[in-house]
Amino acid sequence: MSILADVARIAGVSKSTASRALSGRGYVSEDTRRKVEQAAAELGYVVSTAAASLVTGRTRNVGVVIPYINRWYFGEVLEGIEASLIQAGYDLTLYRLSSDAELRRRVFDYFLVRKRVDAVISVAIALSPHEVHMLQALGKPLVGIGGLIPGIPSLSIDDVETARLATEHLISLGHRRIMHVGGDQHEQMDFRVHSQRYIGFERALREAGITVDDDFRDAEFSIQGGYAAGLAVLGDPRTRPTAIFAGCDEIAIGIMVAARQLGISIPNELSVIGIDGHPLAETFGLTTLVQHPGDQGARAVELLLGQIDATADGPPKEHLVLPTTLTVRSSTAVRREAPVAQA
Amino acid sequence: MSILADVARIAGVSKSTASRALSGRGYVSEDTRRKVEQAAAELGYVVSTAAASLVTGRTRNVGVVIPYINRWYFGEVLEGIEASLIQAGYDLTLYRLSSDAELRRRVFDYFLVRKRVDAVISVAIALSPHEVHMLQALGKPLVGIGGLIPGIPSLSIDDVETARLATEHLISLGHRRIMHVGGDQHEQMDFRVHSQRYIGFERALREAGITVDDDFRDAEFSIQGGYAAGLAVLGDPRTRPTAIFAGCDEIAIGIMVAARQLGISIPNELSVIGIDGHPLAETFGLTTLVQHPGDQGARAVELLLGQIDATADGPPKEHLVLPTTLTVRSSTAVRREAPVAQA
DNA sequence: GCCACATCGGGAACCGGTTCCAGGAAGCAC
DNA sequence: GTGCTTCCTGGAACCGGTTCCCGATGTGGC
Repeated sequence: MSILADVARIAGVSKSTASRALSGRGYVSEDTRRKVEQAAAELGYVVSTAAASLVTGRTRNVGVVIPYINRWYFGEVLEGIEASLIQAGYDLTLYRLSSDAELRRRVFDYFLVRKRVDAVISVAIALSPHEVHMLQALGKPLVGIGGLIPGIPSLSIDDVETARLATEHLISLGHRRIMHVGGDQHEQMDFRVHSQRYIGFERALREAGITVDDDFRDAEFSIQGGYAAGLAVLGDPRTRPTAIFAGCDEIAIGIMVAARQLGISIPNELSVIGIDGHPLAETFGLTTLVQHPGDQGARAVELLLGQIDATADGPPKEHLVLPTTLTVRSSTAVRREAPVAQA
Repeated sequence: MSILADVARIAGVSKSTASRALSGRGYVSEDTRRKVEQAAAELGYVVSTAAASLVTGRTRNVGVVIPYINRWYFGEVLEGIEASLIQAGYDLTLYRLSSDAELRRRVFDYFLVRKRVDAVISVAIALSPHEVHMLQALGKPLVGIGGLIPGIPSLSIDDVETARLATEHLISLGHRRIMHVGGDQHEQMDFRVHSQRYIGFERALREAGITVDDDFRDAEFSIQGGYAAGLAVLGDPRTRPTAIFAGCDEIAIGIMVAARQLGISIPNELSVIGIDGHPLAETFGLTTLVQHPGDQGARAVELLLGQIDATADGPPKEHLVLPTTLTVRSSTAVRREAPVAQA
C-alpha cells in the first residue's frame, strides 16, 4: 500500500505537485507529470478515496433507492444506472426499500445522511417531503425515475397517456367490454403508477362513451399475478371481457397463459395489451406499449451528474417525459361479434 | 453539518471522550455517555465515514460483483445479500460485470482496489488467480457464491449432483430418450455451472446404461431462450425426446410454452424438469429441484462478516454445499409407450 | 495507611490526501 | 532595464474523526 508521499519521493517532487499531476488540476509541466505518473504506476499507487473525500467533500458515489430488484422494469433501470455510473467513474451504492417503514427510516437517517453518497437516484419511490428536504438540506442532488416528486427533476413515461393509448387501441378494434388488470391503486411504494394507469384507462373509456362496471381487477405485477387474476376474471363466460388492458407485460403474459389454459383463444376470443416491452412480449406475441427502462436509468445519471457538476443550484428542476411506442403483435385483433358472451 | 468537535463542546467533554462515547469503545462513564449522546442527537450529528475510515482503514462497505441483475437467480441472491448487509450496518456497492474484459479490468484495478470496500462477494463469476491474489494481497476477504474458487470460501449447490438427481427422476419414470437443454458450456462468465450440470446429466445416463446421441441443446438462460430451443428440439416428431432436463426453470418454462404451442401435451407426451424453484414453476406446474438463492446471499454475508471480524487469517477456507430438494409437480410423469416417436 | 488496579478523561499525533499561498523562473511588451 | 503576466513548484494548513499515552481519581485488600 503505497501512499502519495511515496510516489512524490520516488518522482522527486513534493506531495502537492504529485497530487496535481495525478488529479490533473492546477499547473504541472508535462515533464514532471510523466515522472509522477510513472512513479505511481511503478508503485501500483491508487488514491485513498477516504482521504480524498474527507477534504473535498465528494465521494464519487451515488446512492440508489429502489423497491424491487427482481422485477423486469426495476432490474433494467438498475442495469442502466450502473453502466452509466461506472462509465463516469462513479460507484453505485444500492438500497432496496421494502415496505418496512423502519428500514426506510434507517436508510434515510443513517445511510444516506452519512457523507457516503454525493447524490441519490430514487426509482419509483414516492419520497415524502421530509425525505426530499433532508437530502436537499445536505446539498445532495436528487433525481427521480418513474414518477414525479414535486421540486426535483425526474423522468418517466406519461403513465396516464400511455394507458389511454393502450385502451384506445383496444377500443379502435371494436372492443367495448374492456377490463383493466393492474396494480393496487392504494399501494404507496410504487409512485402512484398504478392509479395513473387506471386514470388513463378510464379516460379512454369515457372519451369513447363506454361505461363498464366491474372494469378493474388488481394483480401483483408479475406473471404469476397476471395468471391468478386471469383465471379469476376469465372463468365465467357470461362476464368475460373481450379485451384486457394489463398494467404491465408480465401481468399480460400471465393472463395469456391463463386464457390458454382455459381454452380461450387469443386474439379470437380475447385481446390483451400490456405496457413495457418486456423481452417475453415478443415470444408471446403480445401487443404492448414499449418503454426503455435501461435508457431511463442512463438518462437519470446524466441529469444527476449535470447537477453535481453544476456550481450549485443552477439547472432547471425539469420533469422529462419519455415516449412510448405501440408495438402491435398477435394478441390483439378486431372484436368478433358476440364471441361467447350473452348474459 | 455538525462535527464531533461541536458535539464535544456542547457536551462539555473532549473530542476523544465524545468519540469513545459514541463508538462504545473504551471507558466512558454512563453519565457522560448520556450527555454526549444527547448533544449528538440535538445537533443531528452523524459521523463522517470518510474521516473514520481514513484512520481505521475500514469502510463498512462490501463490493458485490455479479454478471446479471435481471435474471431470477441473480436478483434473488442480490436481494439476500443486500438485506443482510443493511442489517449488519454495511453498505453494498454494486458492480455488474458483463463479458466486457476492459470493464472487468477497470472494476478490479480501479474500483475494488481503492480503499472503498472492506470485502468482496463474487456471484457466479469465475475469478482468475490473479484477481483473487490481488484482493487477498489487499487483505480483503472474499466469498464466492455459485461455484468454487480455489482457496477462498464459497457456497453453492452441488450442480453435478443436482443435475444427476433431476435426470434420475426422469429415468425413474421410464424415460430413455432424454435431452438436456442448458447453457453453453464454454461460456466463461458463469462459473462453469453449465458444464457441471451437463456432467451430472451424463452421469445419470451412464449409471442407467443409457446412450443417447444428440442429447444436448444450448439455450440462453431465460424463458425466451427455452422457448426458442423448445421449438427447435420438439419440431420433428421422429427425433423428439420424451423428457427434457432443463438447465434452469426459466428454460424449462420456455420449453413448456413451446410444447403447448406445438400441440405437444405435457406430461403425456413430454416430461420437463428444471432447477431453481422459480416462482413461476408453481404457476406452470413445473417439477424442479428447488434452491434458495436469497438464503445463499444471506449465508455469504455471514461468512464474510465472520472473516472481517476474525483477527486476520483465522477461519477455514471452507466450501459450503447447500442442499436442493425435489418438488414434483405435473410436468413430469411416467413415460407412455411409444408416444409418437418411431423412426 | 499504602499499594495495586480499574475506571475515566484530555492532549496530541496521525490517517492520506487537497488546496491555499507564496515565491521563483520565464516570456513578453514597453 | 522594468513591470507585468503566466507557468510551475514546495510548504503548510486542513478535512474529521480514532487512538495511544498519560495523568487523575476512586476503590478495595492487606
